[in-house]
Amino acid sequence: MAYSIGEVSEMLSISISTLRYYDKVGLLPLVNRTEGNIRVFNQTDIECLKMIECLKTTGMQLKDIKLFFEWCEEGDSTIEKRYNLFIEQKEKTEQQIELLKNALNRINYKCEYYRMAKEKGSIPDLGLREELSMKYLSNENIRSKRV
Amino acid sequence: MAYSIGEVSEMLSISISTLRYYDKVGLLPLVNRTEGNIRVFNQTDIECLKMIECLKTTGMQLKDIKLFFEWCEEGDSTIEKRYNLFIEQKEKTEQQIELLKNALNRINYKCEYYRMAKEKGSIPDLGLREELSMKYLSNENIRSKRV
DNA sequence: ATACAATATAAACCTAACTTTAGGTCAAGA
DNA sequence: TCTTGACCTAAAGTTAGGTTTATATTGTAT
Repeated sequence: MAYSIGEVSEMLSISISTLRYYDKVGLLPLVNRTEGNIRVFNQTDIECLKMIECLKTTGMQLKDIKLFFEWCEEGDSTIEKRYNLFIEQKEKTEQQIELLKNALNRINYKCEYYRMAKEKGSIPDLGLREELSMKYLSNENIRSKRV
Repeated sequence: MAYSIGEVSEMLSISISTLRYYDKVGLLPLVNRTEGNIRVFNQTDIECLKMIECLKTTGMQLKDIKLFFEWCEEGDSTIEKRYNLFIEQKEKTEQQIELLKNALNRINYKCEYYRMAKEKGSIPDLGLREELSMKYLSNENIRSKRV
């Protein structure tokens, strides 16, 4: 299958200018062109783009993604490097998920905090420190206030 | 408790210049100063910074974090806004965790792929498309290759 | 008293990852 | 043929979130 840049943009929700930018910086070295110089994307290019999206999600920089693709083209001598890259990225991603889960806990706490405040129509007057900290809802504080 | 900017930087692993930058853009409106104009951080400032770190982790921009702090100071009239903010951020964060988990799946796949390649000393010659896609390891392909 | 480490400011600089702009080319339907 | 929408490039501009630099002041140990 062959796709125009506009079709790829639609399919993967990546803007046309971003696709051209990726091509320019060398992230899509395999993209074919028509005689009239129009880009023609094939399934391999699509897979490249999906991999770029995947690695970008985990925080990898474009220059490092490019390096990985270069390693792929260098052949078997870079297998170890590629293995290490993914092991490292796996650990980073797991850490990132943990960070996000912790943040989500705090955010859930605030959701509950403000849900209660909405019900009562006011924030308990304990000052900004208490409002920002996680102390308020979690201990006997809340029970005594509820009376 | 009172802390110098250097102590806070150590405690929270935020660089001194970043702390000054946060202060400059109005994220720390409550920081006291000595007579000699030296910043003195208290527990409330620390809680602010922890909240900034939390929200930043979930991808919120500094200008929106600032807005939230301004709402806090405006009082009860902004409770609903603050509630909605956190509900929205909760959803965004949950989506982000899902994205990361999907990416982690792909990455785990590549770890296994390259672990096997390391063992054999070579990448099966199926071309870049197969190497990048998730097809290779997951189906009977691998069983037939293993024989 | 003096030296030196920590702090202060303002302003310039930096980086990644795009996006926009300007000026052109290509391709398909009427 | 003409028009129109999709495509092309190069180069400049943008944005967020800092960092660096230059210069000055503060505060503490000897």
